[in-house]
Amino acid sequence: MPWDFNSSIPIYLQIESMIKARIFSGEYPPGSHIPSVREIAQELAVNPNTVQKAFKDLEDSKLILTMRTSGRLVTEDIRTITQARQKDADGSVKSFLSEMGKMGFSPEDVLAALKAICEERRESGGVC
Amino acid sequence: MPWDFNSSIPIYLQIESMIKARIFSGEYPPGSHIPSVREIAQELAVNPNTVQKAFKDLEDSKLILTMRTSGRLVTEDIRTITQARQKDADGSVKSFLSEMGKMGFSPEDVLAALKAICEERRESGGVC
DNA sequence: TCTCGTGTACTTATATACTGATACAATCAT
DNA sequence: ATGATTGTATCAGTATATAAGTACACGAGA
Repeated sequence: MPWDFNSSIPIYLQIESMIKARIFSGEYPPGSHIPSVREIAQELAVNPNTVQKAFKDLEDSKLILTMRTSGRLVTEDIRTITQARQKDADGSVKSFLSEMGKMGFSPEDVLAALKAICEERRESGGVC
Repeated sequence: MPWDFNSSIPIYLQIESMIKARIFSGEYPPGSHIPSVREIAQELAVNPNTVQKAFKDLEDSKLILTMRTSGRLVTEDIRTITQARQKDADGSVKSFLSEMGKMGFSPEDVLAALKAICEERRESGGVC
């Protein structure tokens, strides 16, 4: 599968995002096998170590399990997945609100702006 | 004035944020003088070049004017300030929505979550 | 047992971001 | 004029992040 490599962002971070998105979306279901580092490395024309680095955080957050010699599995604990997703979301929201606050936008401003954008996108058929 | 230096973020970016916040907040009013690079550099115990780098983007966006030998001024054009602030806000909103989208959150989810957080913070007396 | 595929550790190369030291240029005010 | 103050340009050093090359360790399965 092709992947939009943004040269301004480290490859390993983009891979991490890709894997995480696939887990959250269910493309890699709980308990399923994840392709080996070498497989992914070849698919993306990248060094295995770079792929491995992408897995580091995912392991720390228990999203995936490493079986030393038989590859990696997505955790079977759905709660772990849900919580990780929620934690990421909370982080995004928090830093977003912080940024907006620094620019002097009130909570109401932010809410209103978001509503407007969502309306606008909905009209043009977007997902917001 | 003390400044919270976060060692994980380049100093010049933090200075840029500081200046911008002061402009947006009116602490540096339109048309007013901005302290010289050397003044700021001494105040923060930093090299003048580092301060100058902080001004680069602000100049590009016309927020400040450079008078080659008599220092820098905040633009008198309030519209420029307003628009810059709006542009920053739009950027934050856009990337925020993009991130949330990657995690599979619908527009409604985002709005609901924000509302909840705002309510919560308001109850505890925060600014959201 | 032996081979193959798995993750991992170690090392190195490279780029580039960050910061600073120093010297230069321009102009305002005295 | 002339000196002080402004921004700027150039160069260098340093640290860090990124990515890859290579070799090792372990265990499942034929």
